[in-house]
Amino acid sequence: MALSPSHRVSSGERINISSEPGRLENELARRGIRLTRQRRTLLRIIDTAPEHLNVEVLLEKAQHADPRLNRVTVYRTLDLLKRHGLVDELDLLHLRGHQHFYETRGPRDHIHVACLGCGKVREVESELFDRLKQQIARDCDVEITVARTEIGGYCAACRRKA
Amino acid sequence: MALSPSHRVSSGERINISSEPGRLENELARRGIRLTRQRRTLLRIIDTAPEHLNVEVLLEKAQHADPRLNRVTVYRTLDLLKRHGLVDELDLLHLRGHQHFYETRGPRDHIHVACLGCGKVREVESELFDRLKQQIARDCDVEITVARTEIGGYCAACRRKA
DNA sequence: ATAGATGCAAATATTTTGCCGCCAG
DNA sequence: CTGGCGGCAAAATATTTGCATCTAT
Repeated sequence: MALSPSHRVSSGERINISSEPGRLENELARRGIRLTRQRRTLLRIIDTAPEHLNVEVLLEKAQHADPRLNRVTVYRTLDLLKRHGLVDELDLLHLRGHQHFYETRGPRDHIHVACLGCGKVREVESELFDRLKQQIARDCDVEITVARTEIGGYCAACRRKA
Repeated sequence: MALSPSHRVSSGERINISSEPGRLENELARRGIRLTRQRRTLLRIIDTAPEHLNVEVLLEKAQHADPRLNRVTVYRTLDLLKRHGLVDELDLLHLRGHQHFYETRGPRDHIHVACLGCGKVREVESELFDRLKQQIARDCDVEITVARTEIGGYCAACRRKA
């Protein structure tokens, strides 16, 4: 019952577990949602992102492929994905400003553990977390659709520096 | 090991557990931080708030007591309290827009359970949550300073309506 | 006396909206 | 063809900064 250290480690080294590339595109197609050139571009980037994306970075990457792609389209596409439960919106404890970060929603929730010193974000899965959600669903009589745990602290390296 | 349903239930009916009124003021005084008229006003409001406060509401309440008190002072004071670990900043899953909510940090972390239908927020403490934090601290070798769990779903009443 | 806080205005950052022409299906 | 979508500009919302003045200690 130990933590299963996730396949993903973040801030520059996230390995996206849930991505057969094209997963998001398939999901939307399956729901009969129109796939435009811009959406394909954004979906591909989100699906294969090696790190947590914010709007700024997502826009930059998208404009590499398609310079006319507008920031508003980024917001509208993220909103679409959120409404369909295909991406999660995180703030990662506001490590840098008040921007949000986005990641594809995988088959299993995970916890974000952020170092407030160096900004590294680790993702971990935990059986305890699953049990906690079950307990809350039962005791609060709530049908859970989203569960987010963000933990901040200082990693070993940053503790030594301080 | 059941959930201990918290003393606080939110959105209009939060009972603040950690408030001997004056707690925040004492904390700042103890740290040799200058107490201005404006700060006293804000601290009193935060310390005795029956619900989660956002900047807008906090400003309104403060201006009742002191009409010149500026919005910027609200931001600066909240920032001060955050830096000293005396309040927590929540987004409550962005129930209403992207604003943040603030609450005094009590002796024990709690989980926010929000109904995405009616917006009610319950606060619950859980031994499982405490264990989860310990597990992560150990397995990730991180010294935890802040831990936030926000859970969204639909309460029994809202499920019946749907 | 003086370091640090506030108020005010303006700048910045972030997100949303209106409208019109365009394109996927 | 046509309803939904994207681009552009502008608005709305949220937060931060510069600076002169004031105040807690």
